[in-house]
Amino acid sequence: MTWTPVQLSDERVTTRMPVADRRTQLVDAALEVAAQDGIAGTTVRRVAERAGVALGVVHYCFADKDELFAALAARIVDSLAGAGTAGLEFDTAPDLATALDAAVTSLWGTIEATPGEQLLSYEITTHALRHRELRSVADRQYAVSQRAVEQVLELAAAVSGATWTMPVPELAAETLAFVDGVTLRWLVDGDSAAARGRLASFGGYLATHARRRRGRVRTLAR
Amino acid sequence: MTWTPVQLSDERVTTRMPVADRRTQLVDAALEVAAQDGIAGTTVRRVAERAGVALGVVHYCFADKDELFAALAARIVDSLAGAGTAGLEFDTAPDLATALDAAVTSLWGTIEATPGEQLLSYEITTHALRHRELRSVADRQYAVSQRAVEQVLELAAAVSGATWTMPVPELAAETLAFVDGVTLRWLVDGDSAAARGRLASFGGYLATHARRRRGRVRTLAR
DNA sequence: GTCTATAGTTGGATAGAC
DNA sequence: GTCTATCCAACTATAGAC
Repeated sequence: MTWTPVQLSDERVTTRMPVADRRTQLVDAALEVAAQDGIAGTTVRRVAERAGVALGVVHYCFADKDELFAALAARIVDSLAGAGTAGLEFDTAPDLATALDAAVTSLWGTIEATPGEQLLSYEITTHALRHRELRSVADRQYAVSQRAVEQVLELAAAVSGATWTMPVPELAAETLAFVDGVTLRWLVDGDSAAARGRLASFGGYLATHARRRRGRVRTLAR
Repeated sequence: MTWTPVQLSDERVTTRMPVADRRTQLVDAALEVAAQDGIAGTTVRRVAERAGVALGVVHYCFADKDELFAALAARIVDSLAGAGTAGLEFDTAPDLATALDAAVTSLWGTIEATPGEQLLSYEITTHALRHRELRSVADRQYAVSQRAVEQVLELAAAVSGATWTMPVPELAAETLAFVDGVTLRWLVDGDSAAARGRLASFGGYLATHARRRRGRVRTLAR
């Protein structure tokens, strides 16, 4: 799918390339640099270096640094959305608590495996908040995450024969806020057990806003 | 308390000043710049400009930019602690829900009035996470906030004749996470009503981890 | 001890070569 | 249409003046 550059014996890839392919290659490189060194460390120069191209090539593909950043932000949001809906492999569960626990385990696994990306995600948000022209980036970030959490909540209820007694969007918003806060603190203190415990505890809260549905548990076809 | 510089007819303040006073003046200026333009926009130059001193003066007072940032971070944490414990003016309440509601109202008032500082706080955290030498800054940030939330929870229980049925530190950690997440989202969508509602909803969750204490409600002497 | 003038480094952008 | 060589601005840091 993605165009793979020909790595020559030397560091520099000398191949000429259509601009669209270059763009995705550069965003790939930008993502690597950003996850490792943060937004502040993501300079046009370092992205060019990482991609193995000359500095000016980046400016040929993107009007300016802001445009590169916007593309990077879009990429991150998309990959976040992918990670969110993935790992919902179950299609039945004895009760809501079990379903929520499975969802939490899956979610936390993803988070714990990608601290750099998580941190980067917060940086993208704050960066977008400081630059008016990137306002839509932060909006989209939350829109995508919100939708993902809603889907998880709906699925968890469906496979465990429960219904939510509070509007799912509001429930999802609160869940998202809690997960965000727990993740940020985990990035600081590194206490995975505590984070996991907090998420489980919040699952208990969610359960207080659900009740068992009448009739047999419905199995979802995927 | 704080030394007040003599503003001359020209922009520049030409007064000589002991280095300790200069330091606090410069941190004041740095805080203003940072709350307005963010960490990335807080350059040594802009701080010097804002303070009305020459560029080199900053480097005379602080070994390098990192030292200035560390001082700035310390200042923010301290002011956070002050804002946290302030606004706990009540010393009795009919029940826990009322006490928590008062605390939430006070807290949210502070947050809503200082969006720049809130955003800056997140930036400080992520910045500290990217620079090993600032690790203690993020730690202290959470230590102070954690303690403040614990005090609020303890006070709310005390004045309303309730006891917590879960360890207060853990309860405080979950509260802090939730508030952090709600605040960050509010910075993005600006929906104060939604944020306020979410905090109130979380108050309901907290109440499920408390029970009424035997005996009459104790009134705290301050 | 306090501040000014200046050096040196890094990074974003562009004119023009191929 | 794609890339290279170069320019210019902004920033941090320091040597030395007062």
